[in-house]
Amino acid sequence: MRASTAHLRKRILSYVKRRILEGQPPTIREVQEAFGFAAVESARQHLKALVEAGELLQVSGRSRGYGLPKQRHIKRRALPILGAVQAGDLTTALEDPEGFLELPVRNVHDEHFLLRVEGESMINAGIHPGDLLLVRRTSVAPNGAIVVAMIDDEATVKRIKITPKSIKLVPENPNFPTIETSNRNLRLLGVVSEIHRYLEGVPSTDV
Amino acid sequence: MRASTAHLRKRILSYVKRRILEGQPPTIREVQEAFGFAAVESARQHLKALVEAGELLQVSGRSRGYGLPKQRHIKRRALPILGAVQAGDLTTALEDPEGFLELPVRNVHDEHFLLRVEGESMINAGIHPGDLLLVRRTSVAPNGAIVVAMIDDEATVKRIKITPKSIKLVPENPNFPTIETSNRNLRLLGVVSEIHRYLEGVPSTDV
DNA sequence: ACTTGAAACAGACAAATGTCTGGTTTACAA
DNA sequence: TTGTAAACCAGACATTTGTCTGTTTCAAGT
Repeated sequence: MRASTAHLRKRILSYVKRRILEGQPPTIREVQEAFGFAAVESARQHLKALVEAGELLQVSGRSRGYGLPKQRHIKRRALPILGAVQAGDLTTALEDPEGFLELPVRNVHDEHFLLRVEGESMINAGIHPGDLLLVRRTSVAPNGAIVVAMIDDEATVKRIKITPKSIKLVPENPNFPTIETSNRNLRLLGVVSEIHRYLEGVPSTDV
Repeated sequence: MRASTAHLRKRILSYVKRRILEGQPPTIREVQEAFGFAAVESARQHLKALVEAGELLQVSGRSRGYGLPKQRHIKRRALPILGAVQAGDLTTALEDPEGFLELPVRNVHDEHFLLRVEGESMINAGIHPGDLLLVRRTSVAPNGAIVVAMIDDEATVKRIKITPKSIKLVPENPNFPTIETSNRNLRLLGVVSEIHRYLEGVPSTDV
């Protein structure tokens, strides 16, 4: 590589990054035009080199198929906001969210969603109606964790108590009943990772 | 428009939004396939309707030419985390934080900081020890707001009750006393805007 | 001077993609 | 029922876009 090439390639990387963050990755020809190349292949070679260097990701054959490589530990994610009452299963519910909220997610590997709390069954755990719960989707929950489970087509937030004999879903409110269930009746949606409450204005439908 | 169409269109909008936020707007045919249309034109009409409704932006003729209409003013900020016990005034405390956490801030104009809660004086308001409060710095608080005030070199979280005669700082825990103070003795640091609780691991010193 | 490898160029092709025209189905109401 | 408008479908076309092959230019080292 020539000495001056490194700088140009860096500028191209910046351009592509900016375009991706603006919401639309560039086409190869857009890169070509932006940098005044006379040939498409010139731009393509630079992009190819950036991909091989790990600076960019690419899906071959797809238009505007460039993306940012895997970030470190934290990444911004647009998370769907679900109401407690959602017909059908989780998959269809995730396709029809109340809105989206963009939050930094610390566990990039897992899938997350937001659940708006209804009811006061967990009020003694500091979970109030209207709170937004960041739920990490998983089918395994540690004993004592606060979990979200689907019971009778309704998402329920409870603390899970696992014993050799049974699984209990315990509310943090004496006015609510403990739900005891065998494994086959319980559909665990995930564990509550974060609790967010917005006192000044609702950040609903950020997006 | 048929009754069932509104719901489908909403799902399509969610899908497109998600794709855009993931870094790559979908092609019309990708929308077609995602929703099982037999014809490209069906998906295109839905997208066209969404653009005309102002839900999406489009650059005609450009591949993956869909974008989000308006981004609100949300910026990510690295916010200093303060402990409740901080020597000196707020300014010096802000210079020596426990750490930083990068969060999206919705009110860009004001200055914010994070306060880690100690004590249980606001437990009935769902504010627990260890919670992180996003505090918006201001010297004017609406009546009934949860505020952070400096009293005897200690940051205190209370609900503020303003009457013509006095200003009271009321805890949300009967075991704690109400603090009554004249204006001159009260140093208001800000009002609590958001409450965050992290159940799975501490996001300490993100930055 | 000669070689060499990277960079740039030129042109073409195939696939992806946006767009268009016309026809068919379907829900809803007069 | 019948009419109507929206939704859906079918197929085609033009442009965009990714990819490929081969050639030329140019800087750096031998």
